[in-house]
Amino acid sequence: MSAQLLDEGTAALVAELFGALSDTSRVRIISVLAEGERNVGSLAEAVGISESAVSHQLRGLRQMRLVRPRKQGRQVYYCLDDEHIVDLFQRGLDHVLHG
Amino acid sequence: MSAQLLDEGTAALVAELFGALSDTSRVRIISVLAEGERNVGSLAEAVGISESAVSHQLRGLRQMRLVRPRKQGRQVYYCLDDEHIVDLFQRGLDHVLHG
DNA sequence: TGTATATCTGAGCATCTGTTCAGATATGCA
DNA sequence: TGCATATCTGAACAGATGCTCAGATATACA
Repeated sequence: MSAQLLDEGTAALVAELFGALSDTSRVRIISVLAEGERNVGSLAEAVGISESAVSHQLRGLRQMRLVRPRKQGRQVYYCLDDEHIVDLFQRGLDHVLHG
Repeated sequence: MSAQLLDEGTAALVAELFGALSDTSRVRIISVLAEGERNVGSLAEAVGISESAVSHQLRGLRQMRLVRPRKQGRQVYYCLDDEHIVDLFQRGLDHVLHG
């Protein structure tokens, strides 16, 4: 146990972290990446939104260092780059599914 | 391990859950409640926003059953009502503070 | 009863957010 | 080189979100 009133800055960082998982499209993107690497077009098709929308979302996740790009020819493959985010995602999913 | 592409509905629920922790004021409210029960006015003073703003936020958290109210006279004391949310919050905070 | 205090509520607002659209950039291949 | 494909980017727009404000409700107490 710890915590106490968080200062504005720390609270903002925590909020930003959870914000990464607070959108349906991003959650679906992350759920796919949890299985393994995927390129942008493949993500768009899986999630059912445009490649542009996926690209915009990936930029945000990239800037937070939650995903990492790997360029191969014309394609860019993304994978999850943060164990903790996977853990948070999994726990959130468990919470929704059971209990 | 598990996960795979989440369906729209499940992903929306996961997003909603994390959304509860995606705002600076709510994170600060939860950080205070993690220490124990507090009434609305006390929360407002601690977090530094109006009582009305706190009340609005608490309504959302209440509807998600993340906090629980206890009425005592004119005051309403709130406490966290979901172990998992405390766990998620704590893990998010750890992630921000170290690593 | 009447007044003060604690909380809640809905409307209005400014801001943030996610998407689309058009077009730029970069790579592969004929 | 030229063209097709994959991804990225910025502007614009619609919808969501968090706050304020005014006022409603509920309880305590003189």
